[in-house]
This record gives sequence, C-alpha cells and structure tokens, in this order.
Amino acid sequence: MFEFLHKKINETIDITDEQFEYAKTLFVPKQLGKKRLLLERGNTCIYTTFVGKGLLRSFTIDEKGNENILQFAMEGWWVGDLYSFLTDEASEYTIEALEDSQLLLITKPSWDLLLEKVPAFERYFRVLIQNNLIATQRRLMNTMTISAEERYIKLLQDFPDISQRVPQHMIASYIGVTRETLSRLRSQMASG
Amino acid sequence: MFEFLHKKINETIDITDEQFEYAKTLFVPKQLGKKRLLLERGNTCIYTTFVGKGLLRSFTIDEKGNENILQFAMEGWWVGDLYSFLTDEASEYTIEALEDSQLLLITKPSWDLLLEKVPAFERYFRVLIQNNLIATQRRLMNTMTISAEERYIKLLQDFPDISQRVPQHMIASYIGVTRETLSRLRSQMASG
DNA sequence: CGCCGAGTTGAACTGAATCAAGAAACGTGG
DNA sequence: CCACGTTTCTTGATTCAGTTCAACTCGGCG
Repeated sequence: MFEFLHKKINETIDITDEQFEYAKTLFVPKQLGKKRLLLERGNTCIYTTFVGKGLLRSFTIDEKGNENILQFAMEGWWVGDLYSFLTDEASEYTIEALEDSQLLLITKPSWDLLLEKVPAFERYFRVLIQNNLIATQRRLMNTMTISAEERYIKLLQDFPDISQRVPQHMIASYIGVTRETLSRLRSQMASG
Repeated sequence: MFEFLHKKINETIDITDEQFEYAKTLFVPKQLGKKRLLLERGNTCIYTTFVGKGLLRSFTIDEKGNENILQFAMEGWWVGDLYSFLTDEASEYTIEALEDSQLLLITKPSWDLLLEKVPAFERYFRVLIQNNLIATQRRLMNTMTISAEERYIKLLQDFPDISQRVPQHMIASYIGVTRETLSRLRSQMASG
C-alpha cells in the first residue's frame, strides 16, 4: 500500500527514498470493513486519510434525515473533513466505507511535521487541494446550471465504474436529487 | 497597494523584506474601470490577480444567456480561473469589475518563479486554496440542502455589505435563483 | 421462510422558472 | 439640470422539474 502512495506522490513531486521512508513512519495503516465509519459527525476529524484500496463516502445528514454526499473517495484519493482537521472543531460529516478498505491515516501533528521536515509535501498538498477545488467549483456550477439528467450523465462519464460500485440512491444523493427522481430519469433514458 | 498585499501575506506566512521586494517585481499593477473585463471567456486566464481595491465577479454564461456567478472578489481576495491558469486552456469564465478596481496581476511564469525562489509562497497559496475549497464545499452543500431563502440569509450574514455593493440580480445568480424569485423572497421576508 | 434494504412506479403537490408587462432608478448627453 | 434610454427591480399568471407520500417488486440473507 505504501508503494501505491509513493507512486501517487511521485506523480506530483520528486522525493528521495529517505524522505519517503520518513513519511512512512508518520502514517498509520488501517483496515476498515464495509459499512464501518472512519469519522462520525460530532467528532473532530483527527486524520486525513489516503485510500489505498476500497471506497468511502463523506456525507452530511440534514434535519429530515436525508443524506447529502460530498464525496466518494476511491483508490489513490484522500478523504477527510478539511475544516475539522485544520481547526479541531466538531465535524458535520460522517465518513463511511462502502467497500472493505485499506487506508493510511495521518494526524494533524504528524502532518505538520511532514510539511516541516519535507517541504516538498507543501507542494504536493497544494496541488491535491487545487485539483479538488477545480473539481468542486465545476460541480457547484453544474448543480446551478444543468438539469439532474445532465448531471447524472456527466457523473457516469467522469466515473464510469461508479454505478457498479455505488448503490443508486447514493448516486442520487451525490447529484442532488431523490432516489425516486433518479430512478425515473434512468427509465426515461433507457426508453428514449 | 503592495503594503496591503504584504499585510495579507503576513497573515499566513513570514517572509523577509527582501523576499517581498522580490515578489513585488513579479506583479503588474493594473487599474480596471467599472464594467471592464479582466478576462473574457474563450481566452486563456494568463493572470492570477490580487484585488487591492474594488470588487469583481467571475461568471459563466449558459446556452440561454443566463449568467452564473462563481465568485465575488473583494479587497484582499484573489480572482482568476485556476484551471485555465494552470493548463493554458481557454476559460469558460468571464471576469468583470463591478467597481473601479486596483489590481496586482501575476503571470504563470512569474508565479512559478515566485514559488521556486520563495518556497514559503507554496504554503501561502496552499492555505489560500484550502480556505477557498472549504468555502466552496460549504456552498455546494448549501445549494443541495437548503432553500433559496436560507441561502440568501446566509449570504447576507457572511457578507453584510454585499447588498450595498452588488445589484440584486447578481446576488440572485450567485445563490442560484432567478431575479424574479429573489425579488419575491425579499418581499415575503419584509412582510413576514 | 420472513424480513429488510434497494429500486420502481404512480398520483398529488410545490418551489422555482418562465413569460410578460410595468415601475423605479440610473447615468449620460444635450 | 432636465430628458431620454437603459438597466434594475417588481408583480402577476402559467408551467415544469423535482419532491413527497404511498404502495409494490425484487434479491439477498438471517
């Protein structure tokens, strides 16, 4: 799993083997079974986590009990509640494994240490967050400008395997509609 | 204006006077009159820009000619299309001054140089983007979970002076409703 | 078996968009 | 400083995408 992390990091920055060996000491490997929680809302998000294998989702729950999915995190991605992680405040988000997953966790103190000792990580995280920002801005504009059907089509284009790995009602929640609406969209799309 | 930039930078990182003097050489000051464009869609966003004074908006225009506002940028903020800036591809966004504005522009090559020569800026931009990501994620979740009225109230809480500086129809577009809907919401709120 | 979560389908409802028209505010030139 | 056109805001009537509520199906799994 560490090799995979190393590979992903090398896509953005160059670090020496010693530097990576040092980084390794700061991560805690964790195996998380399907339906288990990595973070429960109300708690502080004390880890930022790298997904080595598996699939997770982060979501909020509103007054009516509806789940609203912020993110799906697959192999090679990172998950966490950035705000809670940085400020130590209670998180609004719950993070749950949708498949048995293998994770690498890093705490805020270790993360600070990593940035201090290996400044190249500053760039790595900057690029990571940058790409996330670009994607989130796009998604925001999409929810404001295009129809549910178009958002669904775009999601399938961007993540072709998502419908094999994630139940429909979660996809509905990700694109911002009810399960009933997505079900109807799909049957229309199949016939038309 | 450079003093203001220096002050903002110092809120996040410590840089020496020489380092700041060097940074200054990389920025191009620009005065932009109300209604003038900093970027027009179809062009590459060749600058990332710091707003010293004034107010700008970045927005897209959809098929029906509706404007969809991604961001208002006030004093001390940064604007630009990150994706276009990083990749050199044509931007979907138009950026327009809503007030006479004073700006500091930096090109991609200069920006790269700045990050290389003064690595502390890597952290500065990381934090900047991080905060932007947190805010954008919140806005995304808000558009998916709460009503137009609640979004409007939140916006006024977060930016109390915005209704004095920005025409209503742009606020409507920012929160993702038509001008007619916002007008109706306001009259309901005033009476109720 | 029986139960439970996931998905489907139908009918009624609703928040917001659209279309249309008028009123108010603004700014620019004479 | 007024007159005129343009932009901004409001109000009303109608339409529509998506929600809500409810009932039913299907497949897995104790």
